[in-house]
Amino acid sequence: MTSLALPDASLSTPDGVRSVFDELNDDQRAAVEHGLNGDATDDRALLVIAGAGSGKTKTLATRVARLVMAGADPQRILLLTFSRRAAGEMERRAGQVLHRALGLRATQMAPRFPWAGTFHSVGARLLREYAPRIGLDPQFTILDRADAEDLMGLQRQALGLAETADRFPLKSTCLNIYSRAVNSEARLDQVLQEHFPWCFPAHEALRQLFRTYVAEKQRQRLLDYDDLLLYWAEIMSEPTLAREIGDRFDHVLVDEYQDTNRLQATLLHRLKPDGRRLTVVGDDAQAIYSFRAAEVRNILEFPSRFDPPARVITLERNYRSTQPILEASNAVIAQAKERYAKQLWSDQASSERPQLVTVDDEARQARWVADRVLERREQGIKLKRQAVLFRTATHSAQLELELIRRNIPFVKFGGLKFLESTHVKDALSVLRWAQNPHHRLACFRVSQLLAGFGPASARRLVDALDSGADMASALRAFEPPRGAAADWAALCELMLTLREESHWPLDLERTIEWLTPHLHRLHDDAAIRLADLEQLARIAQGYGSRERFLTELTLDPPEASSDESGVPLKDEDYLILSTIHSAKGQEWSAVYLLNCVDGCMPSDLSTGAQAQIEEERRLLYVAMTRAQHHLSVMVPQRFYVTQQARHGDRHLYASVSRFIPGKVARHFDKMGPANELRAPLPELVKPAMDVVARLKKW
DNA sequence: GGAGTCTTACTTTTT
DNA sequence: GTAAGACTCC
Repeated sequence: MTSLALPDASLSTPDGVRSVFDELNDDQRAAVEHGLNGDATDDRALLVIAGAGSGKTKTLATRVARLVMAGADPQRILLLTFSRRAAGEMERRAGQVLHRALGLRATQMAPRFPWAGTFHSVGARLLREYAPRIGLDPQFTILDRADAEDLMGLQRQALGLAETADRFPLKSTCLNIYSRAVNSEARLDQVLQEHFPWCFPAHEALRQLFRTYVAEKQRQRLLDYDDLLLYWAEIMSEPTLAREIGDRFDHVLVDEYQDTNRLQATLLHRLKPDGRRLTVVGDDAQAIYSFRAAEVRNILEFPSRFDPPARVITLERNYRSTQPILEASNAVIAQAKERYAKQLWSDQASSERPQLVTVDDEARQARWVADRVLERREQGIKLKRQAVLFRTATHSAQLELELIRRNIPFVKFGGLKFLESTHVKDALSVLRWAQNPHHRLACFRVSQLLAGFGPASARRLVDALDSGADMASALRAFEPPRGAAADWAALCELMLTLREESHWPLDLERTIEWLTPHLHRLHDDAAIRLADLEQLARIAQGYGSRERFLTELTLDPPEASSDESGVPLKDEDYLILSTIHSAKGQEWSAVYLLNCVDGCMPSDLSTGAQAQIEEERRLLYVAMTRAQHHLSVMVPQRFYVTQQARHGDRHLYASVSRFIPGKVARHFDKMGPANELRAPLPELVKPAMDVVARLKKW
C-alpha cells in the first residue's frame, strides 16, 4: 500500500482539477458533486440511473476521486461492484482521475482503494477478519460452484435420494434451488412453486437435504458463494458489529446495482441504514442476472427505502454509439414493460444504420462474419476493436472453426473455464485438503485418484481422519486397500510435506509431480491435461501464498479461454468472442450479434414466464448497445438444433427474434435473401411444415 | 468393494 | 459431447 501525502485540495493545480470536471456534462457533474460543495447538507442516498454508454464508470470514478479530494480517506471508501473485472476497472479509473486532478507526476502512484471488490470478495475478506469473533474457523475454504455441487451430490447420495425410482432433482438443480432460496431470502416452498414447480413433490426431501448440506459445510469449515453473503449479513444483524463495520466506511458506492439480489440489498441496508453517503449506480434496462436471483426491484424501489427518499439522477446522453444504433436499441427496449423511462441520445450522427443480415444457415453466418471482420480490419479497425456476441457459449462453435481455418486469432470470454476440468480440480483439491484438513470433500476426491481406492475406501479414510487427532497420525494408522500400498505411501508423504509448512508455489509443483503418473493412468489425453496444469503453475506464481491463491482463484477465476488457435500474446491483435453476459460494461467499434432468432433470442429455455422474456429482451438491448459505429445483427434462417441424437438433421426454420418486429426492424438496413424475396422460397416451405408436423407428434 | 461398460437424460447466462 | 446411474464381472 502506498501511503500518499495528499496535497491540500486548494493547493493542487487548479488546471488539472478543472479539466477533469469540465469534461462532465451537467447530469454527470450533479452526480459527482452530490453532497459536496454547495449542497454539503444534502447527504441523502443517491441513485444514478446510467443508460448504456452514458459514462457511468467515468462518473462513478470521478465521484470517488472528488470524495478523496474533499478529504475522504481512500482506505475508508467501500467500492462494491458486481464482477471482478468491473472492480479492477473502477479502481484503475478512480486512480487515474485522482492522478490528474491532483497533478501528480508520472512517477507518483495514485492512491489505491483497498476496499474495491465484488460483494463476494469483500465478504470473504471481512469474514476472515471477523471469524474469531463469530465462532468461525479463519482457515475456512471457499467452495466454488462445482465443489458445492459435488458436496450436494454426496449428501444426496448419502440420504439415499439418488436411488428413488421417481427421479430426484440433479445435484446441480438442488444447488440452484438452495442458492435461490438464500439469495432471494425466500422460503423453500415459495422458491419451488415459482421457479422449480416440477421439483415441488420432492419438497420434504429437499428440506432434509439442505439441512445436511449446511451441517456438512460447517463440519468441514466450508463456505459456498452464498455463505459469503449470508454470514456477512448475519454479522450485520448484530447491532454492535454492524455499527463497527458500518463505521469503517465513510462512503459506500455500488456499481451495477440492477444486478444485486435481495440478500445484497439487505446487506447494504444494514451497512448504511439511513442511506447517508451511499451511492448506487445502475441501469434497470440492463438487468440480466435474474437467474442468479438478481432483483430489478432493488433498483426500482431504492429511493423509497429511505427517509428522506434517495435523490435520483438520470444520465441519458450516450457517448458511445451513433444515433442510428441508439434509435434501434431504444426501439427494442421501448417495448419493455416496466422501467425507469429514459431515452438515450447521442450527437454522433452517422449515415450508417445497423444491419439486419439474413443468411441461409450458421455456416454462412460464420463466413459472412469472418468476411466482414477482415474487411473492417482492412479499413483500419483492429480486430480488438471488433467483437462477436452470442447468447450461449456454444453458439460460436461454427464461427470458431471458420476463424481457425482462416488463421484469425481470437479470445473467447464466457463459457467453460479450465478450472472446471477434472484434472485441474484434482490438483486444487490436493492443495485445499492440505490447507484445510477438515475438507472431507477434497480428501474424498483426492484419495479416489489412487488405483484401488473407490468410494467405499475413500469414505473410510475420511471417517478415520475425522475421528483421529492430527492428520499425520491418522494417515499413518490408516490401512489402505490391498494393492494400493505403494500409491498410498506416496500420497501420505505428499500430504505430510504440504501440511508441515507451505512453500509457495513449490507446493503446486510437488502436487503436479505427484499427480502426473495418475493422470497417465486415468486419461488417454494426459499430455493435454498436463499442459493445463503447467498453465495453472504459471498462474500460481502471481500469488503470494497458498491461501491467497486458493481464495482468489475461487472468487476470481481467469475468465478468458482461447481455443486451438493458441493463446494470443498480449500485444497481438485478436478478435473478441463473448457471451452477452460477459460483454457487459464493454464497448467495441464493430459488433456482430449471432443467431438473433426466436429460440436463441429469447432462448427457448427462457420462454416460460413473462419476466424471463423481458430479461431476454434486455439481453438483446445490452448486446446492441455495446456497438459504437457498426452493428450487424445476424439471422440464420436454418438453425440446427444443437443437442440431438447421432447424425440427426434436426433444424428449425427460424424467424427473426420476436424482439425485432416490423416497427423495430424499420431502424435496420435489411440485407440478404429475405430482402430480395419477401416470401420464403417454395422449397423451404415444405420441410418447414415437416418439422411442425414432427414437433406436433411429440 | 472396485472398475469397467452400457443406457439414459440433459445441455444458459456467473459470483 | 457428458454425466449420472444401472449393471456386470473380477
